[in-house]
Amino acid sequence: MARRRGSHSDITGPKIREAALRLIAQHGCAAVSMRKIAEDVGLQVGALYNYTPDKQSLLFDLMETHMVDLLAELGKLPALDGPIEQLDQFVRFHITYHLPRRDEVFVSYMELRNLSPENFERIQALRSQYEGALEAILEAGEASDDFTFTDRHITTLSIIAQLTGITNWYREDGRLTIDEVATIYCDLIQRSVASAQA
Amino acid sequence: MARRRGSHSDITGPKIREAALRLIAQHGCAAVSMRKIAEDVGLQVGALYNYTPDKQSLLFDLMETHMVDLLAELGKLPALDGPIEQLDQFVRFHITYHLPRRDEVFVSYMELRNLSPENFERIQALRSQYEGALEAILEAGEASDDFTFTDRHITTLSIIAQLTGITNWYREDGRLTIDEVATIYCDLIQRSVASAQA
DNA sequence: GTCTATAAAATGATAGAC
DNA sequence: GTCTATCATTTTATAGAC
Repeated sequence: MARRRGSHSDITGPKIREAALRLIAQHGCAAVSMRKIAEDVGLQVGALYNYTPDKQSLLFDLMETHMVDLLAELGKLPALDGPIEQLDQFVRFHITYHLPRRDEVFVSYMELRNLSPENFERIQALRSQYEGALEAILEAGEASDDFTFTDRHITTLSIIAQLTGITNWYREDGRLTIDEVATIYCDLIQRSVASAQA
Repeated sequence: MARRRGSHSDITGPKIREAALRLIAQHGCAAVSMRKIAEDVGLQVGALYNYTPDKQSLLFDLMETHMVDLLAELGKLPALDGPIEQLDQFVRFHITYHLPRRDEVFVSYMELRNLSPENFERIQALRSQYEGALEAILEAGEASDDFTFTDRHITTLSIIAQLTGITNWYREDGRLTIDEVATIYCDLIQRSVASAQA
């Protein structure tokens, strides 16, 4: 087997993170050894420790990157006027961003319990930021009488769970495109919060 | 340390399953060793193998028991006439059954990937049965013009995800009782499927 | 039914050669 | 930056005494 020597840190780093993400999403963090990750990349175990101080940091890096990227993309959305349009935009954004990133979603939701307390808090803070964006839309809609609900915060969490659950069943080769799924959920969610029509 | 000797299989069995359920829910299956489970119960490792042939069977047993119990309880619900009442009943049942069983829910949703293919199929079959119960209600509501939606099956999965997500944030000592949560979700979900009023 | 002891393999992480 | 080699633990599971 040919061995590559020399400096590869700019390409090896991402390859390690990709492999770790895929393997951890598939089997769970504790079930994936550093050896398996190294083998998947084509390295020996020891080499991994040039890229991460330990396994915990690698896991945290994956989750933090996902949340930071998510928030960055959310921030790039054009500002819309009405809460109804904003809600549609958020729902479509959530679905189109998450569905092609199933591994990231799996890891970010299932491996929270394997984070150290400090790392857990940092991820939770990012997650709260994201939830806050949706909650602000619901609040605006409440103020404008477009939306009505019993409890704004719970409605926020309910919608996020509803949307994130899609990653558990959606298949790229299934009968629906991502856009079609988004349309279905826009309808479901708009109806669940819409004020009664006069 | 005092040692108990003799036959305890009728009490030790459940204790092992309880400990395994709690520890696996907390840390994930691969992160919990048979030693930790034994220690939690107050046994030595070897003794566990009187109750389960291996770790995989123990995990499967926990998940299968949860699903079978869930379906049994669902089957005990009184038959109601209208789809609207049936939907309320299902939503309330799901919430009141699942919220006091967070560990079972966690394990049943997060450890699917650690099951062998055959065991996975058996759990999926039970889960489909449960989803089918909700889908039948939605179908009845469609037929009676009480409900309207773009896609019945996706609406089913969406509602289940929405409901199951509650276990991720609900706290017994929080500001809402289980009944209050159920009422909020009945409202959200009924509105999301209700046909437009004449 | 539980214990002790052990086998055989795998694990996270480090040291030092190249 | 990667390799080889190694350490100290821990792992699942089994065997046999009591």
